[in-house]
Amino acid sequence: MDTALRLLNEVGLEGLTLRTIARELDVKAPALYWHFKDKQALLDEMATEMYRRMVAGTALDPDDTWRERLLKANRGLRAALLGYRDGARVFSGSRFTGTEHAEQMEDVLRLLTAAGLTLAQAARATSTTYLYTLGFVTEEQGVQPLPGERREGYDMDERARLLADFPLAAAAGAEIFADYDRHYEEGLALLIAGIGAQYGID
Amino acid sequence: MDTALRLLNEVGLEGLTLRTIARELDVKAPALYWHFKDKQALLDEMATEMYRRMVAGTALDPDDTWRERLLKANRGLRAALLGYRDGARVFSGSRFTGTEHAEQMEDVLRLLTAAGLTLAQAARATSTTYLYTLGFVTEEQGVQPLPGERREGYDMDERARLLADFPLAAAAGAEIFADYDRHYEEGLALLIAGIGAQYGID
DNA sequence: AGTAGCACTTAACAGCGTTAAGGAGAGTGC
DNA sequence: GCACTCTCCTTAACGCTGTTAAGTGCTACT
Repeated sequence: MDTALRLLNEVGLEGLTLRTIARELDVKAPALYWHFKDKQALLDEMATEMYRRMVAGTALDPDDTWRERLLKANRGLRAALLGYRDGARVFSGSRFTGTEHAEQMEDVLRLLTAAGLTLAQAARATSTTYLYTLGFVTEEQGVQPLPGERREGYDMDERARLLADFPLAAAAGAEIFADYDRHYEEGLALLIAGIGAQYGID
Repeated sequence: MDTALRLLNEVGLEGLTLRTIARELDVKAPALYWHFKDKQALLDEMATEMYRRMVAGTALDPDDTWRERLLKANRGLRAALLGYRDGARVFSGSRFTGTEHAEQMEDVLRLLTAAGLTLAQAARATSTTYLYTLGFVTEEQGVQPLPGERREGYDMDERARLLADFPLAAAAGAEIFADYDRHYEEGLALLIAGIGAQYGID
């Protein structure tokens, strides 16, 4: 897992072949089949390990308000996904192998229901923020594989030229394809404001 | 494009090989390279065509309120993505080839700014709802490739057994992995409520 | 009649995930 | 001390993938 995750950051999801991983481990590719049923099982395990490291790296306070908790949990998730090239795609294409993820979820749901939400509302709130975060980072990593790098084909000047006939869309694009940190926060704030308003809690 | 999109629904993104498409067209695989630079260019064109059909299939009223417009546009997007197996993954892994998509975007932005939002706010509102919808459908299609079908490995009974120690998470899961239509609407409503509240418009 | 360009074929390449068969080495039971 | 079992790996191969190179008819124009 350690080798696979390190390699993921170097070569990306597309370059992450069984032969590459095996070579890094001084082993031949079929040897991996002793440890994993197939490549998907390996990716599942990678996603689970990413999640484990995320939980370990996110400090959660039991006295968080529901707003604080949703903010922290989702920021933590985004940070974890951004820590790996194609992190969001690996994540959303895989399933967790254990039940550890349920632990944090249980905790969040307990906190949200204690704050006055019904279970259904709490589930909707966590799920919606989760899906937003995942969608956001997926797009973000499509443009910016690792913080600092930029994928080719996203030339903003050319985009501006092409969209000359659509001034609002052109200006909005400049807005959208830059400063991801701030824009993520704004979107998340919208969602949390919506939860408060719609479910009548603060 | 027509053949490729039809085939996508039959065999899924994984089964959509150049040889399959070529066979369906009574042609050999390398012939496709006369028309497309590479497979990604073909996928980009497929995504663009999906978008075109979406626009054609979504009735937009110029007198929509901003809430109606955001609802319609995102429902239309979800419906379009659900119309193709792995639609969301094709979509988020590709880039539009033309500038047609800017037209609808321009329209939405004009409507939102006319309703009292700044351009930055309008961009944030559209982008956040878009990313939510994309994230939602990506997960939805991971469980349910086409409406009616269900991917294997999502046995709710077994899930309930595994999560016996986490009653809230178990109950929330039953909530989350079913009735996608309703849950999508609820999440979208949360977001739109948040936009109204945060930006002080109705 | 000759030339240019279009749309295609055949052949091949390296690389992919995966399977089958077998082998070295440690540990256990008699 | 020998046989057996289990673990972890290797070698060889399979069918498949996207992609390139080279060549082949066909149409249209000069």
